[in-house]
Amino acid sequence: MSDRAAKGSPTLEDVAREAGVSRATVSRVINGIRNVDPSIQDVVRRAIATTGYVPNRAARSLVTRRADTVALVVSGAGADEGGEAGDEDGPGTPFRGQLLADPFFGRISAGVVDFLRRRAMHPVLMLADSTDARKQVVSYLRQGHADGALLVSIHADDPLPETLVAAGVPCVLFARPPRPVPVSYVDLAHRDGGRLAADHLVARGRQHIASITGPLDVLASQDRLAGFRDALARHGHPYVPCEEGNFTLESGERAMSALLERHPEVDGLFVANDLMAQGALHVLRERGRAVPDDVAVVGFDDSSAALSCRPALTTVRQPVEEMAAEMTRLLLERVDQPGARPTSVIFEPALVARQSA
Amino acid sequence: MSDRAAKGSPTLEDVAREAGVSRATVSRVINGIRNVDPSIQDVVRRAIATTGYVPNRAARSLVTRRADTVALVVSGAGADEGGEAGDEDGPGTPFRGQLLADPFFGRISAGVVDFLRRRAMHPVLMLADSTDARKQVVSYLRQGHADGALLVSIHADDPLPETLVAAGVPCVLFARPPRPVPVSYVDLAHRDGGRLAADHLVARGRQHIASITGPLDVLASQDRLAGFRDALARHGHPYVPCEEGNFTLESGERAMSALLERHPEVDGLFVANDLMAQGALHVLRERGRAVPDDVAVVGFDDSSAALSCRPALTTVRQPVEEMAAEMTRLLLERVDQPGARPTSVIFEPALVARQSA
DNA sequence: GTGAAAGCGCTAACAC
DNA sequence: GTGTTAGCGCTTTCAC
Repeated sequence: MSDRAAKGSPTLEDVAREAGVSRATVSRVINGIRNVDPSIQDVVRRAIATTGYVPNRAARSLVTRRADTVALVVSGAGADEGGEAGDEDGPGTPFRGQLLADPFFGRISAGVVDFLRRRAMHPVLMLADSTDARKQVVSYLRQGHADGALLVSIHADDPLPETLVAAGVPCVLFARPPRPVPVSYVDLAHRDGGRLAADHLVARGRQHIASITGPLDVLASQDRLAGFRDALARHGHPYVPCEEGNFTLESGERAMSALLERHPEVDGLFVANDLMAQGALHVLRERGRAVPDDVAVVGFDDSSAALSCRPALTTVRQPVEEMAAEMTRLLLERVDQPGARPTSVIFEPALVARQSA
Repeated sequence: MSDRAAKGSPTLEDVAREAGVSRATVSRVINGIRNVDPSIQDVVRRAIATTGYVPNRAARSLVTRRADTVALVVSGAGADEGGEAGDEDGPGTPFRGQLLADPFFGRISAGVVDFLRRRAMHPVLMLADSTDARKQVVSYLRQGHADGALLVSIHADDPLPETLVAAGVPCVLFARPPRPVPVSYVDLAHRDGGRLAADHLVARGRQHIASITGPLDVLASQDRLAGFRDALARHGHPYVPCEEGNFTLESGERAMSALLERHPEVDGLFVANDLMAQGALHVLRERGRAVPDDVAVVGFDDSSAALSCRPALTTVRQPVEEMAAEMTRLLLERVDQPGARPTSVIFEPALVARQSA
C-alpha cells in the first residue's frame, strides 16, 4: 500500500521516533529478541504498521555478513548438451535452455524453493555452462550475494565443485562428485534402484532381460546398471545384454533398435531413465512388440514422461523434491557452522508399478 | 584462490593502501569512471589483483539503492493446479512442484537467465501460489532485495500484478493481464497462431476440422480459438466443433474421446497445446485412427512434448525464450526509468511442420 | 585528477 | 530492559 516510489521508505530511525524509543529497541523487536517490555513491543509494532516500515536488506546484510540467500547452480562442463538433463529441444539442436527446461531440474527447483520459503528465503538461479559462466558464479558468490551454493552438476568432469570448495564457499551437491571432494551431498541409492527393477522384471516372469543404460561415465548410470546386474545374477541370470544411451529420447530409440537387432528374444527391459524408455516404447510399437505382454519395460526417475507414455511407465521413483529439500537443509546448516565436516544423505528409490511392466 | 573463510576479505581500504591511493580513486577505477590517470589505473588494478579484492554487494547496494537483481515470480491463484503449467505429476495429484517442473516455465527461465547473465545478473526464483506466498513476494521486493519482478501468471484471477503495481514495484508480465493494469508485458499473437493452424489444416485438404481448446477463461485460449475460427470461416468453414481442455494430457485424452463420439467424421484437429495434443494422439491411436492420414493434428507451443510424440507433432511455435529475454530487457529499462509509461511487445508465432499434419 | 569526509540503514557491544 | 555508540564497506559530493 505504501508508496515505495516516494522520497525514501521509512527507516528504523523513523519508527523509533514514532514509537518514542531508540533504534536499538525497534531492532530488537523486529529481530524477535526478548528483553523487551511487552507493552513497548506493542508500541513499536504499531509504529511499524503506521510508518509502513520494511527493513532494508542491504543494510542488514552489511552488518550481519549474511545475504540470507542461496544460489542454485546448474552446472555443465565446457560446452553444453545435457546428460540427465537431456530433454532435447530438437535433434542436433544444442539449445541453451535445455538444462533449465528439463523437468528433472524443475523438480529440484521445486524442492529447493519449497524448503527455502519457509525460512523466507529464495534461491538465485545460475547457469554455469561455460568457463566464463563458472567464473561469474564464483565471483557472484564471493561478492557475498549468496551465502552458499546448491550445485546440480550435469557432467562428470565439472570443475565447479572443486573450485567452490577451494574458494571456501559453502556448498552442497545434488549427487556424489565423481572425483573425491570434501563436500556434502545428497544422492539416491542408485544400485537399489537397479535391484528394484530387476526384482520386478523377474517377478513378472521375464526370461530374457536386457538394459538400456545411461552414459557410463556418469556414476548414477554405472550404479543403476551394477545394481541391476547384481540382482539378476542372484536370480540366476549371469548375463545382461546392454546398450548405452545418453538419457535422450533419441538415444533410447537407437538403443532399442540395436538391442532388438542383436537380441530379438528380449522380453524384459530396464531403461536407465524415463525419457529413453519412452523412446524404447516407440520402437517397440513400431516393431509390433506389445508392451508389457511381449516386452516388459521398467524406467527410472518417475518423471512426467513416465505418465505421458502409453502404456504408462512402470518406473523407479527418485524422491527428487525431498532430496532437493534435504540438500537445502544441509546447506543452511553448513552456512551456520562453517567448520563442520561434510556429510552425505542417501535416499531410497521406490518402484512405481504402472502398465509397462 | 583467496580464502573467503579467513578473517575478512579485503576491502576497498586494503586495496587503496596497497596502491598508495585513496578509497575514492579505487572506487572510480572499479566503476569505470574516467578522470583517473591511466598510470594510476594500472597501479590500482594491480593492487586489486594482489589483494584478491572483490567488492561487497551489500555495501554497494546500501548506497546505490540498487540490488542489481530481479525476481522471477511464478504466480498462481489461491490454490494450486496449473493452467498452461499443466504438466501434471499424476492424476489428481496437486503436486506443488508442478509449476516449476513445467518445461514451459523452464523455457522462460532459460530466456531470462540467458539475458541477465550478460549483465552479470541473476534472477531470484519465487513461487507465489498462495496468499501467504504472495505477501512474501511483495515484502521481499519491498525490502529491496530485487529491483523489480518478472511475473509469469498462471491464473486469470491472479491478484499479484495489481498488488505489485500498487506497491510501486517495477514489473513486467509474461502475458497480457486479464484485467487492465498499467503494466508492461510481452505476449504472443495467439490469434495468428490459430490462423496458422487453420491455414495448414485447410492446405492439407481437411474437410472436417475441429479443435480442442484450452481453458476458456484464459485469454490465450480464447485468442487461439478465435484466430482459428476466423481463418476457417474465411476458408468457408462456418462451424468448428470444439471441446474444452485444461492444458493437461489427461484433459486432451478426455476431449479427444468426446470429440470422436460427437463428430466421428473429424479429419483435422487443432489442439491448443502440445501436451493435450499428445493425449489426443493416444486416443486416436487406440481408436485405430491413423495420424496424419485419417486425422491431421496440429498442436501449440512447440514444447518438448511435440518432439517426444510419435508421430512428431506439427505445431505452432511460441518463441518463448526470446519473449522471456525481451520481458527482462523491458524490466531493466523500467528499473532505469521508473517514470516511463508501460509498453507491450507482441511476438509472432510460426508453424513448425512435422509428421502429425 | 585526486583525496577527505559524510553518510546509506542496520546490528551489536557496551553502558546504564 | 533500554539507550548510546561504533562501525559494516561502499559511493559520492565537495574541496583542492
